[in-house]
Formats: sequence, C-alpha cells, structure tokens
Amino acid sequence: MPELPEVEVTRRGIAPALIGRRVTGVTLRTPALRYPLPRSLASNIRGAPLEGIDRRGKYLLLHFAAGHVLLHLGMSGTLRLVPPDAPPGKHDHVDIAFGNISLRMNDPRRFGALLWIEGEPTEHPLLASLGVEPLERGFTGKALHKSLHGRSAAIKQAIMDSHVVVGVGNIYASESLFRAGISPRTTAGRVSLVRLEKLVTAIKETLRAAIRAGGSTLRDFFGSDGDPGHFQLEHLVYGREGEPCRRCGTTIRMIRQGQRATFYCSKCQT
DNA sequence: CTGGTCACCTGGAAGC
DNA sequence: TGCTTCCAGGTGACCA
Repeated sequence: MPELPEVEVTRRGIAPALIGRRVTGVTLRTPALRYPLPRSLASNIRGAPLEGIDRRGKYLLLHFAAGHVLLHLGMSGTLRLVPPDAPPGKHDHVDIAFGNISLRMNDPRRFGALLWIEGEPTEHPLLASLGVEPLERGFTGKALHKSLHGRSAAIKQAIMDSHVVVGVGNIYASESLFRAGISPRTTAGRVSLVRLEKLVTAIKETLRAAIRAGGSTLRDFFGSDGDPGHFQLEHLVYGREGEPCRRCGTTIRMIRQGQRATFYCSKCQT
C-alpha cells in the first residue's frame, strides 16, 4: 500500500482530528511489528497533547513533549480514526486513544514499525541516513546527478534507494521513468543531467498527482470500514504488462530488477 | 562504499 | 473443493 503519497494523505487525514488533543490511553495488541513495540508507550504519552505530525520519507512522526512516536506502515499498514469502543478486527495491532477518537494501526504483514524516540528524531538511525525529500526544493536534477555519479546500478533501483531520495516506491518509480522517457535499466551514473532534470520533474509530478488523487479519500479516515490508501492514479505502465502503451500503443513489458517488478514501454523509454 | 540477495509476515489469486 | 505456488505498494541486515 504505502508509498509517499499514501503516507502523506494519511498524515493529512489524521492530523486535523488529533493535533492538540490529549492521549487518554494506549493499547498494544501484539508484541512486535518489524521491531518490538515500546511497552512504555502509555506511560510516556498518556495525558500529553499531540503537538504535531510530520512526515519524513514514508515515516510519520507524532510529536509529544517527552518524545516522538515514529511510525512506518511497511507494505500493508494503514492508520484509521475510529470510535474508542470500536471492537478491534484482525491485525488491528495498536490503538492510541484521544478521548472520543482513537488512532488505530492495522498491518496484516507486520512489516510496519512503531518506535518511541527521545531526543532529536533526525538523529535516529532509521532517519539519519535518509536522502532528500522529493517534493522539496533540494531535489533537483543537479543534486540527483551528483548523488548518482559513478553508480552502476540501474536507474530504477537507484531512485528507489532511500539514501538517494526518499519515498519513491516500486509503483511510482516505474511511473516516473515512463513519464521521463528513461529506460529503467539504464546505468544510473550514465544518465545525463538533462534527462535527470526531466526525471526529477516527473517524480514530483507523479507524487503530487497521487497525493491529489488521495485527497478525495480523506473522509475515509473516519470510522467506517473505508480503505484509506487504496486510491490510485490511473497507472501509465505499472501492472499493465501486455497492454498497449497509452502513448504509443507498444505492448508494455515487465521485467524483474532486484526481485521487484518493473513495467515500461520499450519505445517511449530509452 | 557499492551492489546483490535474503529475510521478515500474511493473504489473495492463480495453477493443478 | 482443496492444496500448492507465486506474488504483493518496504527496507534493514548481511555478504562478496
């Protein structure tokens, strides 16, 4: 489910309802997701107001006076707002109650994470080495050109490397490369500056469009069995193996790069 | 440092 | 119908 747009839409969906409210309870229903859950969480944040929610890459940070809750949704995680007495369903691992509303984390595959951080979040090992934010000014063709210099990995794998740029997942990597007209197999260090500038623009456009598309599902974060995070853009190439390219009609191909499926048009992308 | 592979875990779909 | 196999939006650990 979650690439950067989904995480950002989640942040926007839950923030207005929760910021400024005090934690009234914490329920942990499983010992661990990707990492053990912090058993001390309730004592750390009960009674404290949520001061803000930020996103870094695909991580969410819930700020409290005493520290920060670091959340990652992994492959299958979702956050939803529910009434505090809503009975937990399968894979509802964590509830953080804020009076008459609860933030509920569901994650069937349990690749997600919830950590308690004291001190400066940006210094936490999981965040310290992350690359540039793709929607911020620092993500430019020049910057990308510099960080890819000398790299022999394929461009598709390079832009999915969170130490280069955060938040570009498997779907949007294929989509962005199609929009930029770049073959996913091209050696990252050999893509010209001009083409990387196109790629940066394509990544920004792709992510922004996906966030926009998700905006219409914001109401789904409240109650209901809605499925926030399952909105999607009309994909240009992802998942379209064997179908005609929307631009030129050539049959879309699928290859594997580092165990991940890559979709592309061999005519539009060179 | 870099790139390649594996592991973590569950569930849905496809194949037989 | 039921069993088996493959695949899935992420990413840290480990190895050469």
